[in-house]
Amino acid sequence: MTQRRIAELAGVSQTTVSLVLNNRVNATGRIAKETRDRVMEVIRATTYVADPAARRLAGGENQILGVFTYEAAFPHETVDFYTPLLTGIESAAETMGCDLLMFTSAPVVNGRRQIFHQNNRLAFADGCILLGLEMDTEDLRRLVVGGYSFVAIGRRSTPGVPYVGVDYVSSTKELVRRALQLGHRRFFYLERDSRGESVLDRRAGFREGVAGFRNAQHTFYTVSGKGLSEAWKAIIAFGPTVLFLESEDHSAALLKLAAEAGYSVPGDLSIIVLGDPPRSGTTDIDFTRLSAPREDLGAGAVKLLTKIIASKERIPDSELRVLLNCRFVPGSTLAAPKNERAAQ
Amino acid sequence: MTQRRIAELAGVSQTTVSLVLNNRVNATGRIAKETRDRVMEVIRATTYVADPAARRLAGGENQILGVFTYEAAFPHETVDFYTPLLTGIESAAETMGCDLLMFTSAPVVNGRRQIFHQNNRLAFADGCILLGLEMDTEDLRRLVVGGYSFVAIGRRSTPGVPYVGVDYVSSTKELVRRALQLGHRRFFYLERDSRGESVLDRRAGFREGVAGFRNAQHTFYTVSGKGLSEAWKAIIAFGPTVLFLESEDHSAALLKLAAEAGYSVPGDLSIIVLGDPPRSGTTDIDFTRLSAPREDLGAGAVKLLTKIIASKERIPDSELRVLLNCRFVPGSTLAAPKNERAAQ
DNA sequence: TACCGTCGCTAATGCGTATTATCGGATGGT
DNA sequence: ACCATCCGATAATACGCATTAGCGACGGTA
Repeated sequence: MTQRRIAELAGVSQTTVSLVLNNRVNATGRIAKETRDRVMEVIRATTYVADPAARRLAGGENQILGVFTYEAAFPHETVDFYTPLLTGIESAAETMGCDLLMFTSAPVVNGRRQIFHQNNRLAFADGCILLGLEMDTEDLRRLVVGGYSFVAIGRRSTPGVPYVGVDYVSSTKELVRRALQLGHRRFFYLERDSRGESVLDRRAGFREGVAGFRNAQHTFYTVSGKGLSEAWKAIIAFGPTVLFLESEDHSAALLKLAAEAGYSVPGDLSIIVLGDPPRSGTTDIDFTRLSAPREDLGAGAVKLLTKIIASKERIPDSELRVLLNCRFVPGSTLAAPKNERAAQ
Repeated sequence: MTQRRIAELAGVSQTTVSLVLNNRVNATGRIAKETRDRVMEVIRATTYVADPAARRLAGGENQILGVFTYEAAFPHETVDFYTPLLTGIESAAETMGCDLLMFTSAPVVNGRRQIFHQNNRLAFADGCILLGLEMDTEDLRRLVVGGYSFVAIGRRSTPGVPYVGVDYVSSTKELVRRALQLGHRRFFYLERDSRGESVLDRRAGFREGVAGFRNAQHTFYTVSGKGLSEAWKAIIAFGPTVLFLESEDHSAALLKLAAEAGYSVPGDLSIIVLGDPPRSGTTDIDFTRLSAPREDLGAGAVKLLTKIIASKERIPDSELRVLLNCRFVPGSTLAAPKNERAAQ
């Protein structure tokens, strides 16, 4: 069933059918209400739907948003990271009347999917949302110079990349301030083995937080591989009153190590997690932590992307770079350090 | 960047570029290796990718599989149902080199998405996978008569509908046999308020299981709305030794009701759940239950769909209707009834 | 030399839609 | 009576690709 067939049935030209379908009422291409109704009636009767491929080829938008994830989106290991984002994306896409094209066909190299490959279907979508803890800078650059409409989730320092991210700098800084106010003076910051923007932001916020407090000591330690017991040794050696964990993955294991070593939390040691626990509700301990508004991130990315697609003129950089506030979860693993409590 | 541009750069015709790209080596359309290499070199240098819309319009497949869910796929309430299915679908799609088009734009009527609507993008995909506990028979029929390639997940009794489902009949029957062997003679079957194929199959299996055992009593009871306490009264009145729950949603609540009434499980009452618990690992009780192989279902649907798309001649009905075996989880809520234990 | 088959490639065409240019007729003003 | 507008609709075209028919060159055979 094509427009031509509809046209035959209604006794008009294919052009007229197209004009009716798209509600074109310009000076060029005016259709009498009578004719319009007749065509619409035929369309209803035949349940005709325009071929999206042809529509796309002829230059129209097609209300399809691409979604690219650097890893598989649904498996259990990553479900807690991707699912809330996808929930937000799906919800917003539904509101905007968009379908979602998930680029699952991307070949996997070194455990990561490759955006650009033979027969990639990027051009099918009006634009694309990129998800992943870390992204390939080269990919981003190529998308930018290609003039492709896209939005990254998470802050990206690559020039010209539109994104919706989380303001980890302010949030982390604020957490450090709280710890300082409670009396903490020895800070241990445990880094995950990554140099993605989101962790760099946490580190920057941490530095800003402790800056200027001469009597506060702090140290950084990077977890490489799975040597968490090594990390614990370093922690004991430093003797902090509060522990900042960059990776939520370390939280449960470290809590166990602390318990084995006879440390109570937060009695002997406060723990602050700069991210969400792997499965909310699974761990028994309610960590004091930051919680990224993931559904809002996903929905925000869709809104930004559709704005980019719709607007023909350039959008000012300030609007292309969105930072959302992080939620703070009070939890139960942050308290005043022991000497402070004794003093009280 | 189009094939025409590539052709200019390589000093050949657009036809040649197309032939090279698609590796056509028929009698008509033979390209010298030398020419082929030259074209390939230009393609590599320009990172050209064929426009999928044009390719589709020209009659080719485009390696895109549609995914339709009757409800939003990602929200928390349904995540445990859809996510494993999507995991399987994604994994299989990745293997087959297919992208997934999620039809999120479908308008929602009465809480359910409508497949057919103005500007639906069904035709974009080579075929489509349908997900949902219950499906609209009219939709299915329309897809069948339209000659559209699709696969439903879950058994469907509508004629001509290809599906990958679960053999709930055999599995449920087998569970009844186990209960009988343990000595159970009074069966209470709690129905959810649904007449979908999958619950009908469970009921059929249950009936088959108890059939022929004259000394075994059983009764059915349908939970309407949220009257679970009413259901519990009915259960007490009947005095069963074993309870079959059609809906996993009732399991935790019923366990609580039983505890409040002083019944121990499985001491005074065995409970068998004919489905997966809402969140594996969340509930403390490990129910004796059936577990649908959801990832296999998803992957199986993708495989069947790609087979349907690829094959030009009709596929025999037997291959279009696939039933997978259900996993049995022993759990800890099924034991011999009290009188039997006393006798032992 | 005439004929035929094969090789290597290209011109032409169609897919279904959106858009532009154009066209015949009606209407109105001078 | 004539020109200018406006109205309602259509023919023609482009989008980028895949496919079919066919063309010129070349070599072998009769």
